[in-house]
Amino acid sequence: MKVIGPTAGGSAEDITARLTEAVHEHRIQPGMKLSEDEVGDIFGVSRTIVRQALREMAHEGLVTIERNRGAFVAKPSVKEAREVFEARALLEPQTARAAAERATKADVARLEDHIEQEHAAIAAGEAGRALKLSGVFHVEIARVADQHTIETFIRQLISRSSLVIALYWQRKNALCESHAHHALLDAFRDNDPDTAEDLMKGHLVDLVSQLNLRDMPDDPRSLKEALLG
Amino acid sequence: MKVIGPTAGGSAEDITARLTEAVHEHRIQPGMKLSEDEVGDIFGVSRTIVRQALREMAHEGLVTIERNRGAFVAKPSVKEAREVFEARALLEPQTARAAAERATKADVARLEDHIEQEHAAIAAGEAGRALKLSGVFHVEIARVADQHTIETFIRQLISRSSLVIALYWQRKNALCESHAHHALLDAFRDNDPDTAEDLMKGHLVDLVSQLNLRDMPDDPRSLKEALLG
DNA sequence: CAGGCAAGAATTGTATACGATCCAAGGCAT
DNA sequence: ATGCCTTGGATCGTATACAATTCTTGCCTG
Repeated sequence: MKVIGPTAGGSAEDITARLTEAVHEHRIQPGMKLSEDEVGDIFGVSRTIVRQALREMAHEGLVTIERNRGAFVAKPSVKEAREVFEARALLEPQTARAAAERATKADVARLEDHIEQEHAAIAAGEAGRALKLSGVFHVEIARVADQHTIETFIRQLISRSSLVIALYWQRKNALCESHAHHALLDAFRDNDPDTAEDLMKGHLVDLVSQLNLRDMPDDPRSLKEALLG
Repeated sequence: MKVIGPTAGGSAEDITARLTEAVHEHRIQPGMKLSEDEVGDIFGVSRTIVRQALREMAHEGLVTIERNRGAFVAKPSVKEAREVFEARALLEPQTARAAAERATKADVARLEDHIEQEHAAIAAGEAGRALKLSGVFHVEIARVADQHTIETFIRQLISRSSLVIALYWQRKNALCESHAHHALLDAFRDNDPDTAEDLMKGHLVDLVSQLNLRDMPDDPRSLKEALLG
């Protein structure tokens, strides 16, 4: 095995994590091809490992594998996008409620720190990193709620939300700084389940309202536009 | 590749499907080892394929992979069991509601046929098959609701419920014949969302109430009991 | 010059070989 | 006799080799 890659070594889970993080941070975009050889060379691992990672990501809906054609970063359709947020609407408010019931001071401190990092990223202009942290915040809530199964689902939905945002977000300029996370944090600190549930419900509605889910961005159109526009 | 296996050939997805079905029908039990060579020989495929299938099942929570030790059918803890049904409680009632809103005659007919098969299996004494069909019924509801993302989650939860039932079901003798599915079907036929939602909620409560989630069946304990009891 | 076709390159799918790890049985010392 | 160590077998983890498929590109024909 070559060790000359920029960052050598790693198990399939490592590769999955690093690719997933890249998707979360919008460093690799929907539709991009993930060649096995290329990814393998970059991370200094063999195709065996890469294939495991890609299959796992396919199972999470982050990657689409076409037989004999390869793996591509998934491009959720409008329907899929809606479904993702409908699923989140079913899971997350109740989870926030449970989290508010159980949140300890340590939990609140951890979430506080998280929001801190999020702000720092925004201040530093690292939009991708901020977006990723913003997503992880939702996963952390499920952790506070001590619901591992649901946490897994939410993690998956957050990942796919990242793709949806990459495709359908309306004004990329607008800093996604709603203080919704702050408000949620307060509800957790006060152990106020009702408020937490309501806030989360509203937060999700806000998110969806900032998406443009009317028409889907086709590839040929973007190519034409890129050459003619 | 040898073609002498009892049933030769098949992709990773095929193997996953067949192993999953075996779990659903309680033909293979929690804790059982799934040796790569053995499974490969049985289905007439190479270890490469089997490993793909096992990893996929691990990702769904049906199988636990211990490094350098192999794959075992998962044995959900009491906490996991609770979490599975809590997740179902979040997802399924709303999904049943949506299904009741959208159900067409064709949908109803399909579900009717399904229940028919379920009854036939019970009548034939094929408890495992009946149990599997009973689970698939819930997945079908998500399909009627046209919620593919949620359907995936429910499919996963149903699978794990199968393991939970194998471990924690109280009276194995009692035929699991509640006419809950019949009642649900009626609600779908009448396009009655409120009733469908309530019925599903109640159905899930009933299911949980038939589980014994107080103490977990440890291996050593059951061994002691087996020798001393 | 356009369109179809064919050969070659590149990429993926699968099987197998090899190394590493774990488990069990047997031998030796205490 | 018991406990520890060693040795052998079996199983898993990874890399690589080969086969199958797809895509590209250049050529030929109309």
